[in-house]
Amino acid sequence: MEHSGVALWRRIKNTLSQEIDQGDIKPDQRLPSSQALAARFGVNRHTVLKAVSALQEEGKVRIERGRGTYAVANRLDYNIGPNQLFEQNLAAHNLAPSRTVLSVAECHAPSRAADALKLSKGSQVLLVTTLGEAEGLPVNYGIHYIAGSRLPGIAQLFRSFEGKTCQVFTFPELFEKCGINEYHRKDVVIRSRRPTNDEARYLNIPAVEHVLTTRVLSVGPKEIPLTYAETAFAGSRVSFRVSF
Amino acid sequence: MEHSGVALWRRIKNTLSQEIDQGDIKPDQRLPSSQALAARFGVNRHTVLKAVSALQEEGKVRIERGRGTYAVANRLDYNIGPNQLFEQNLAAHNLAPSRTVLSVAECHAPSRAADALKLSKGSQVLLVTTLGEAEGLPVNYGIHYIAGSRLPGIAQLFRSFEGKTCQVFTFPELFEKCGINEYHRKDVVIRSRRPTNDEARYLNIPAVEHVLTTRVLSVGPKEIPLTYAETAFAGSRVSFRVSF
DNA sequence: TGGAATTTGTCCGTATGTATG
DNA sequence: CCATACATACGGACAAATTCC
Repeated sequence: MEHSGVALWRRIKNTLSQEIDQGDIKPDQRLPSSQALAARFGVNRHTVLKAVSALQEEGKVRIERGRGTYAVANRLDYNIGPNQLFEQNLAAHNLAPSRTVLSVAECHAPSRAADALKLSKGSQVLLVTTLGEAEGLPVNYGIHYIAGSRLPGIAQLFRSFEGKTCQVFTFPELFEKCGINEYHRKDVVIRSRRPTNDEARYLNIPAVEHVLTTRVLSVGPKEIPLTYAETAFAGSRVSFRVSF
Repeated sequence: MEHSGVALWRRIKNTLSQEIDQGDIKPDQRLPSSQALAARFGVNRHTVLKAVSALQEEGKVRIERGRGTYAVANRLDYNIGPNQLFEQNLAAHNLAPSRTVLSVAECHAPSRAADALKLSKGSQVLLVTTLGEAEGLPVNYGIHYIAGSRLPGIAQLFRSFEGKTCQVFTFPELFEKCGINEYHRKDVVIRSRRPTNDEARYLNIPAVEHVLTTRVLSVGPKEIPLTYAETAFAGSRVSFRVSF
């Protein structure tokens, strides 16, 4: 190998780095396998591994054993605040938001939902599932338990959206039509876990990827609980931010 | 099998549920395989799968395809607030906290750390790695970039803790000795990703498990940035809470 | 359920160039 | 000139994780 003053694996690293920056390899796109790269650069596979490993140190790629290495996408930085809405967060990134109501139904509230909403055990609540998207890419899948008894007529409103894709609506907007002119988050709990089958399907992520979940209790006037939602976000596509 | 008025799979579910509650199967411990359970109860494997599946719905176990099912541990509910400290969160759960300084060193700040701390690119900062534990179980592994130039004498203080296990100290305490009497979180970003090798080793988690990471910028008087920390939490052992 | 194919990670060893003393 | 240490690069084999059929 020719003498050039800079180590071979460093040159390979720089080449790949440029290709990512220039968009030859797009965010979330898979890089060629180490074997393919070794063939392309005419070097041993170890040399490629070293270059790619260094790229991961810099945060430019994400290596997944058995799957491949991927150019890292810019995460959607999702602000957590009492009045931050899904749509506001997307608009801040110049992304077109859309929200689809997947289903509307009545059900008995699970105990944790009933507790959060301060309803007696097994009360009837409205169950709404939604899919949030940014530029067509699925971002979150939410199950909302809504205290219908405190929001007269809300079921009808949600049913009018059911199944229609790409509708833009916000919860406060809908609730205003039920006479609720205040609505904000009270409590947010964030966890990480493997996706359920539904979540993996709707979010279009492999089962081995993880989801970030939020459990959000939102309240209306006089701190009356109105909705309790469990929402799953594709773990590799978002980050949550809390500012003080 | 005798007729008893309650479905077979429900009885199996209850039996397993009790064994988890009673501690026969400890948190994060693997349950016997479905085959083994089927043999034990003298039923078809499908019956066991139905029972275990129902347990997962209740959140008592976590099923991992191809690996096994595990009893879920109670997560450490970690409050995110401007003045919430690691030790306070643990004390709230009656858990004995401890924090070990793994290493202390000087280094050039990575760009994201320099940006956050408002230092010029490549400035020298103090780099401290810590391991937080609750009742001996590792909970978080943190890398702290500290603006040493704004905290005279801080390096010496951290070095006095280096390597000694089970020391209890808090950052505000140390900083007070450097003349800083105010210290709070300014900005927290939460993400999910696979662990690095270091993280997997220190947190004692399998590489397929995920970590929740926080990037925290903390400031002192007049909002002067003092520390920027990247901390990894075992994803299955914690949850974050934000209250409004 | 199981096995083949793909892909990354790690271990063995070998060789070369460079800097140090 | 020699000994040593270290980073670089190559080759082969196998382990581990994932995907697909």
